[in-house]
Amino acid sequence: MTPQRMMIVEALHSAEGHISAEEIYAQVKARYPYANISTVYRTLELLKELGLVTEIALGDGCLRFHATEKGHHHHLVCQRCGRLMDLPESAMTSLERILTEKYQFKADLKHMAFFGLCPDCQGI
Amino acid sequence: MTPQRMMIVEALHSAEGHISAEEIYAQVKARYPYANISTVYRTLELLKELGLVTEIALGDGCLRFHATEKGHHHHLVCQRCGRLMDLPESAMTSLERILTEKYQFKADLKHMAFFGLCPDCQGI
DNA sequence: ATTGCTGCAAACTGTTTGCACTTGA
DNA sequence: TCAAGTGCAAACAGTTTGCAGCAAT
Repeated sequence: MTPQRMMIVEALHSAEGHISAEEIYAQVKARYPYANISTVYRTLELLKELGLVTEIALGDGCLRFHATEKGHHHHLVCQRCGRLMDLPESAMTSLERILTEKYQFKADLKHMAFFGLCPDCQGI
Repeated sequence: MTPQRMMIVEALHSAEGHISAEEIYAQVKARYPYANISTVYRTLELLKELGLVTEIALGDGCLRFHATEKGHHHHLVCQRCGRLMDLPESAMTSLERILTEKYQFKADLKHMAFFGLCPDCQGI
């Protein structure tokens, strides 16, 4: 556990929501200008393997990361206004059951994003 | 409707399943060597806007495309062996209802991919 | 001494863009 | 004569890799 890694982990925890590699890099670099983005990527890779972070694509062209221990949840992404809504894990249990029972597929539904229209944008 | 566009549309239809831009390009180029990949991307962009193709990320690092009129369905992607299973639209109706009723979110569930373990890989 | 981590630069992949040229209305 | 579509090359973003130096076992 080097100082760089510590700063990366802190960035992951300080962010409410999801943070991109670039954003982590910016935060770390603000404190330690020599920091390098490849270290960020390498550390994220490591944390992923250890199961300490999950990654998700929220449709903005880059992967975003989230500390596992901050809890699982899913996302509703509004394709019109960009609003991000949270969806508790419980909303997925019925789908999970269907996949298991009817398709014998053990889905990894830790961190999903669904795209569509939020309540405010449906009328427009 | 130029010959290039025609070949791109044909490639989309000839592919069972989902085809990437590179794969379309390869097919078109085999018939017409001057073809260019930017034309492929521009045509796909156009077809997307017209609602004639949908795109999906199947986790292999590139977007894949699918002719809308070939029907909607979803995918189960095995993270271990790579197997791709199809999931009929009907499997998603319960989730769709939950999102609508409890979250007032109108999800665009045209073309989803779920990652996990296929029946064969669960025991391992 | 060896192993692992870092910084740096350079590569890579998938995708997009600017531009000049052609075509067909 | 004008708008749209193409090929080409170059740019771009996000990510990965090779390598040399450094740090801590």
